[in-house]
Amino acid sequence: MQATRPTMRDVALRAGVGVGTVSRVVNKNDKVRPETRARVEQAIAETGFHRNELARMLRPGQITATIGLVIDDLANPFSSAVASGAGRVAGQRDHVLLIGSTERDVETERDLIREFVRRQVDGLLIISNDLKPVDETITIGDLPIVYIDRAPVANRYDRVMLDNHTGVKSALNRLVSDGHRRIAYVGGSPTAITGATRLRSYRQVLQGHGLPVDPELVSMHNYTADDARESVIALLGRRRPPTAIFSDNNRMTYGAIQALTALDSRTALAGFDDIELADLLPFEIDLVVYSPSDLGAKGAAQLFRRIDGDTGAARTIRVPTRLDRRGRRFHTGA
Amino acid sequence: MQATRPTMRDVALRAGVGVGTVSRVVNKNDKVRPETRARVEQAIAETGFHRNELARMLRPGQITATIGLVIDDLANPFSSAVASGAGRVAGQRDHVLLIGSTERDVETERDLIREFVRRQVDGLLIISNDLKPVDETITIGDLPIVYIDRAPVANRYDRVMLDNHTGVKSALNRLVSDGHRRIAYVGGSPTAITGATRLRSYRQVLQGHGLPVDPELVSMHNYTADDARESVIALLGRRRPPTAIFSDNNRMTYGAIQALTALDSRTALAGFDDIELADLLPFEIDLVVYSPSDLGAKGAAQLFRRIDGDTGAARTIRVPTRLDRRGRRFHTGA
DNA sequence: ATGAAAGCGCTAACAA
DNA sequence: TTGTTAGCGCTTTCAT
Repeated sequence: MQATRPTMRDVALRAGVGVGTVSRVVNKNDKVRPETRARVEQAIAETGFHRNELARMLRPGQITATIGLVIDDLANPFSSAVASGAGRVAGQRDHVLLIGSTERDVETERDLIREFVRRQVDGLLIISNDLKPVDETITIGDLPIVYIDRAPVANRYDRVMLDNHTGVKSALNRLVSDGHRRIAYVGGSPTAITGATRLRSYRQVLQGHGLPVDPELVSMHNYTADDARESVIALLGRRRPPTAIFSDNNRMTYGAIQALTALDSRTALAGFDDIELADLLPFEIDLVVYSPSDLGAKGAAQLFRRIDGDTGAARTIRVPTRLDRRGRRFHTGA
Repeated sequence: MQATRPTMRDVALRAGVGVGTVSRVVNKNDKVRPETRARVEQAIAETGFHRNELARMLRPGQITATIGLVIDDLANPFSSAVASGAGRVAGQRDHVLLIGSTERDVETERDLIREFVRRQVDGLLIISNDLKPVDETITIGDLPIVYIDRAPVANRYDRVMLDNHTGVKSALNRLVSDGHRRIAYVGGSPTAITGATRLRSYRQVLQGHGLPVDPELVSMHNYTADDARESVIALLGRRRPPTAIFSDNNRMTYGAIQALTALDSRTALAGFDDIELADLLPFEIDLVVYSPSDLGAKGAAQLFRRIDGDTGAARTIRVPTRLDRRGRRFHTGA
């Protein structure tokens, strides 16, 4: 269906030179007589020649200038922000991004990684849902890999992680110092790496303050904002309701906001992740915010360090979080 | 820096067969004696062989199973939703997405397209900012291309477009039927294809209702939510302020919301694009909503039709919009 | 400065 | 059923 495109041979024939000369012209660097170069360039223009990168990449020692990015789902703003940061850094290095979505399925993730390896990517950036490190299931060789946001417990690769613990701690500290003693936790899957980490921090921080961890106040398995809304409504209906809520991520926070608004409740709220329009809320809210695109950018930067030959020990790079009080900004007159 | 990976030759040597047999095993389809196949598969496992896709793709008549996607910026939720839809469809066809961001720069866009052509993509999906059709600046041959969301005025390619006119019309009709006669327009760049289209519709619809188009009520060149906020504040400060505002896109809508909230104004608001948390607003708002991922999905679907050999006339595929009244949902008791 | 030719890893045609 | 081989388009010696 695709008419065969002109090759260097076609250009060479037309310009009356050898293919080697065409290659030299295309690659700018070499010494070619200006007059010859002009003839070749004209032939290129006339034929509409584009070098076949696949053929170039096939030659030994050539890079593909391609980074593979494995993410959950492009529709997820977190993932797409990571992709954006990674893409920016890759672009600066004249690399292109091959992106695949796993939909959180481990087999899909492995298939995607295999596919990218087969396509000879120069490096791999992975937001993984696999409990096993990639080199346990796939022969990776010495292909540089950087895990982003989460990573299997023991593995030999670099990782760029959010400072989850500090984030959870800062939010809970704020709630505690505001006088709260009964702080609920609203989360999703307890086996998801990030969720498990944050839940652990929640328990740890409460205990650090000498507060009991009441299982009644921990609501897990909320997978949508609607789930979270119902769970929060249920929590607030208890005999001894919480006076504050910590939500594990932005979906949970949305649900909690809906519940609080619907019930006209004054329960305090803090949550992980930023949310749009938070400033327009009629009550205050503490958010653990950070730059998701930094995760991608720092991941890509570290990947290029490896690609450039850095063989040092695996690094863990932290992306900081910040506690931000939001809401009521435009309600000061009310 | 990358140790050389095992090739089919290595596998063949180890299994004591010819490379042709290894190729047959890897490509499943052919007739290979089960015993031979087993030997080869073991050799593959032992060597950790991954077929080099670049070499495969180089053979004549082979596809690369790659779709190039050219977008503004992955950080933009609209773009990433388009990418998500396109990626889903591409995945169903076992194709992978090569994604590049133009940052709205025409030269970057052209460079990216050239790069994707060089990489032998099977098709190209473009959210373009170029006023010229791609085949006027780049030799494309018969590579299938589908424009998404916007397209140069005259070109020979398929396009998937939002029904902008109907969207603007539905919102303005609603405002007019609510009794509004002075409806302001808050927009961005008047030369951006989408913005120009919507502004034209605005004028057209007002005139259709026999309403004057007051230039005083048209505020262009707002590029951020902050710009829009200030512009709306200025608009409302006029001697004869508008009684309603139409905002060209989500950033403008955010700014307008901020302005309205800050001024505690009851000016009506309608806008293009959905926004998160709209239901939590203390006032009603009419939004022109649609599925951005549908743009990507339908674009990819049409692209595959072309890849599959459809040579019919260029099609314009419309993605519908819907007017949605939002806000106050959780304020019913107030 | 330039042409000729080898070879990258693979698939497919041909031979056996 | 299986091995051998030509050749995809390119880069890169090696001659000239």
